[in-house]
Amino acid sequence: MSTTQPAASPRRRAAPPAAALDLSPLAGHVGFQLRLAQQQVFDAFHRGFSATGITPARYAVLALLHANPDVQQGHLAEALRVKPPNMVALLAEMTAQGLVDRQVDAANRRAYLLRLTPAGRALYEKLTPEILAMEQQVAHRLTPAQYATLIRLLAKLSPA
Amino acid sequence: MSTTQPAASPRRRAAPPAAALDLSPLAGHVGFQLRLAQQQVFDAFHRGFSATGITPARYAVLALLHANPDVQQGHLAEALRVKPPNMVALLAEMTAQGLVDRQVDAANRRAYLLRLTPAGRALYEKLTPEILAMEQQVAHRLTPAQYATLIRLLAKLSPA
DNA sequence: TTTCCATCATTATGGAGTATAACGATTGGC
DNA sequence: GCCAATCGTTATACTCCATAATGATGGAAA
Repeated sequence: MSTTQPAASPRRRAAPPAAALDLSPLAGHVGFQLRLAQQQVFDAFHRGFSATGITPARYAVLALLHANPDVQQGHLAEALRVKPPNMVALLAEMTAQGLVDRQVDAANRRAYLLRLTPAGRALYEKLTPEILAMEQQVAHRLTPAQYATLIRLLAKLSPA
Repeated sequence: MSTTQPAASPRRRAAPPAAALDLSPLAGHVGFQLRLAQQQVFDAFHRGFSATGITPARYAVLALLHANPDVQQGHLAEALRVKPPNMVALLAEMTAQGLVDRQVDAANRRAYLLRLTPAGRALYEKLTPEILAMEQQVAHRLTPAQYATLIRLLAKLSPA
């Protein structure tokens, strides 16, 4: 006995195994699993794209404006489940970045119609494959079929 | 001859159909679906339990302390993916509520060992079936088998 | 036409969750 | 005894999400 262990670095005790605690009471709660999963995706997003100045919320704006040009600001906010005051700040940043163009709706001068600038469209088309690849990296333990199932089941939790 | 319509409230035009916009570019992104799903569960939690002073994070503490009595504060924080400074605030509230008991670890007087008080244990046992019922209400569009599949796939997104 | 209310966006503000840096107290190897 | 690592704490800041109040515009009714 008494074999001297490798002692990777001197003057430091062995890292305690930390005796992983029992997580089973939370394992069956969808709320807890959702929080952990979203933290994973969110962290990966920021690790990969913070240099571009793009956040998940801003990418969602790019995606919806790409598919829905000339949409009203309030309708976009409703679709993304963002309150109007927060949409104001989001769009102020994106117009300052030159990604989004706002113009008064001639038929209703209270409203703004939104569309992507050419720079916004180019950024969306450049980012989309990278973001999809990042998400599949986070889900690397799922088969493509399992990934599709996950997306489909998650969609059933949100209102139609 | 021009039958007067019900006109639920006078002086108000019909609610505009709002022309739902195309969400398909985001439908395949797991990050977006996770955000919407978590918002659903989080909102339901607060609607149902805000009166009890219990938040999702506090319930998670109750659950882990119930299954892991006398765990170190730092180990609990690590298991819940909460940073130590935030765990301090969380436990300060719960000890003030009389739900958690903290005592110095005699074998390591820097550390605190945590356990539920009888009131904490009683609250955990009372809340658990109510919270599980609330989560299944949020997931009412999923069969039990689909719900189990969702939990299992979500768990695969988080590190083991 | 004038009046009144609804709509749309904005400003101001606050709460909750999460992050880092710095600090005091304690521990244990040298 | 010295010194670095550990454990918890304080101070602080940033992001996300929410409500209330305001200004501008639109539209229907008096």
